[in-house]
Amino acid sequence: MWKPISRAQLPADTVELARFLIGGCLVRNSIEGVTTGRIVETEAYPIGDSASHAFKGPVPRAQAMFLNLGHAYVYLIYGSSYCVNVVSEQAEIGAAVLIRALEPLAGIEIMTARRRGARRIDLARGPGRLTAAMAIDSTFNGLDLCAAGPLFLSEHENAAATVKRSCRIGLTRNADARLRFYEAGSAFLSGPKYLSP
DNA sequence: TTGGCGATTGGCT
DNA sequence: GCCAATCGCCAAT
Repeated sequence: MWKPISRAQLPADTVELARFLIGGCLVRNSIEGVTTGRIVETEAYPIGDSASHAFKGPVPRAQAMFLNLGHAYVYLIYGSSYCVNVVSEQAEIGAAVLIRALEPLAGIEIMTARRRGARRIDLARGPGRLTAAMAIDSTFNGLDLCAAGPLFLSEHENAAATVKRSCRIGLTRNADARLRFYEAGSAFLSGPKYLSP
């Protein structure tokens, strides 16, 4: 029913991949059932970006960023929230795209239970919220997202009509770079409204 | 060993 | 809109 995307379809460039992923689909196959979401917001962390965890080289935490295109980089932030990224360059380079928000599609009830009854609009609006809704944690770090398994990217079902860009959210270093991408008009975006006109 | 800080969230004003 | 919670990581001691 849901088919993993082939690696050859993914642009091997961080900024291009961040734009490409808008409108794509993330699929989570768990013991509780299948949950899926349409990607509506991403951020690029390209080569040489001082805000990237890969900026200082392959330190232990960021090692998964140095895997090949299409693998997962998952880390814990602020002690409580996981963030999931798609590795965006060839092996040993070190760059990724953060998935910041999903439009919930299948398995709404499962996601609602995981998110303690949050409204549908808030289920996967924000990087930590979407990992909670999809039950993604550090055990997924390094997983190939282009292969059938518990978590993968699938073919686009509804292409985004209009993709816009803004500066990224929550950063101190390199905070002015306009490396956030979002689907214009989506009701499922995170961050302050003025960043999503 | 220790202290400060983070690609955030949720609750309260 | 503001702010505390929370804990792994890393740089400095």
